[in-house]
Amino acid sequence: MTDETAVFVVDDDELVRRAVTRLLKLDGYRVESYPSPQAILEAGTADSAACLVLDLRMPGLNGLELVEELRQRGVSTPAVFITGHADVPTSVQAMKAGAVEFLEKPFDDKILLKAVREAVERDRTERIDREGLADIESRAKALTSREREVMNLVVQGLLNKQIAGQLGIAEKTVKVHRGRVMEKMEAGSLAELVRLAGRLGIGDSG
Amino acid sequence: MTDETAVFVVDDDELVRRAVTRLLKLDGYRVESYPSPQAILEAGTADSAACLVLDLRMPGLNGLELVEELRQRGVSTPAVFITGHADVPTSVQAMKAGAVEFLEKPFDDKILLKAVREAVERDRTERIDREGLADIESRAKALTSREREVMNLVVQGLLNKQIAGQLGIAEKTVKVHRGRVMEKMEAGSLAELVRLAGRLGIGDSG
DNA sequence: ATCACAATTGGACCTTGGTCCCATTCGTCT
DNA sequence: AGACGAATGGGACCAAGGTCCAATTGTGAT
Repeated sequence: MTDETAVFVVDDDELVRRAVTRLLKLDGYRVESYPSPQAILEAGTADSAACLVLDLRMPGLNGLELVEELRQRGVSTPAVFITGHADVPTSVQAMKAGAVEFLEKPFDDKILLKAVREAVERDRTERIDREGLADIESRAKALTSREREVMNLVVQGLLNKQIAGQLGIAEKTVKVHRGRVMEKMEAGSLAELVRLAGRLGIGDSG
Repeated sequence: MTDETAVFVVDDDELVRRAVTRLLKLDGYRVESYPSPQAILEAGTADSAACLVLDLRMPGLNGLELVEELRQRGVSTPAVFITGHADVPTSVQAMKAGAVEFLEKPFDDKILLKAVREAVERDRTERIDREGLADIESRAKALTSREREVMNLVVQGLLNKQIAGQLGIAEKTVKVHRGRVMEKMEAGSLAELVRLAGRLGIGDSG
């Protein structure tokens, strides 16, 4: 399972990088290590990582800021922090920001591995989720504005007749739009369309 | 808004209890304070709280264990921890367990208030969510097993005809069950039924 | 044994949804 | 000008959903 899973390590301490790299490779991960936040940002491949292992205290950006910067760039990979000089407020802040684990050096190998496994699993789930959503969104993009309008009303449970009244058009026309919505959204049934729309945030209000 | 919102404070240090109580009352909360985990557990009113403010280190159960015990009893109120003797692993553990905030003594009044407000808001949201779900579940409880079966297939997008085939009964019978499902679930449309079922964890697999 | 409820179905009928073919009217893009 | 997508619908039809009245059968509870 952990076959080609990539873990990116960022730490300015070469000894730590080597130790962590070796440990993770033994567990079957593909590891890339960077000596600084700048290095990984320049590489620009962070979104291929399934997990980040970050030193908190680094020159330039600290680990938290690096995660924030990656988020800005659309990379939302789960992170595990390791640090030698931690205090409570910092650890709390990191956990609030969504860190999977926050470890103090020296850390127990087993605990790091467990944290990485959890982060990788979280990444896998989120990735599947995002891909599914992106897929649905790309289909929705193909809808004309009128079709979108009709879809919204359909998934709110209105009858074609009511939709027609609300839009000031003939019921016949609603049927045409509705048919195209089903086709473009690749929905095999109204139930499926409702779920698709739900993931787009449509219809679950009120 | 913070009118009759209840905050429960548990701390074995009377001075802290008094200070926190006074601070929160000034902000408009109804405050109940307890000198020990046992005291609040015996009172058995914890689920009326919108927020917990807990000392981490207390005789008997510590704050984390108290939260866990309350969870076991079905009380899932958001908690804010305050403590004088914190270490990083403990704070991380608390945050992982879902703590809203983890503060070290002496704490800044403004920060505590902010944390309490956030916890109260989280409680409000979760409460609304739970109530909505409980409502739906109570309706679903009124379904006969056959009706439940039919509902599952309906929200999966199957036609009455297909449902009939799968259950080995007449399409006519499916219609009857289906009608009763709509009635008992108080669904005004198929779209609504799909959403109700979705909240019950039905149909959104695959 | 009797009652209430669940499950089942028939028949009749009406409403909705969905699809085909075809046609018109606007804008936009080439 | 001509092509094209989008929006709009008429007519015809068929499939699917929904409802009313009525009836049978089985099962558990009183």
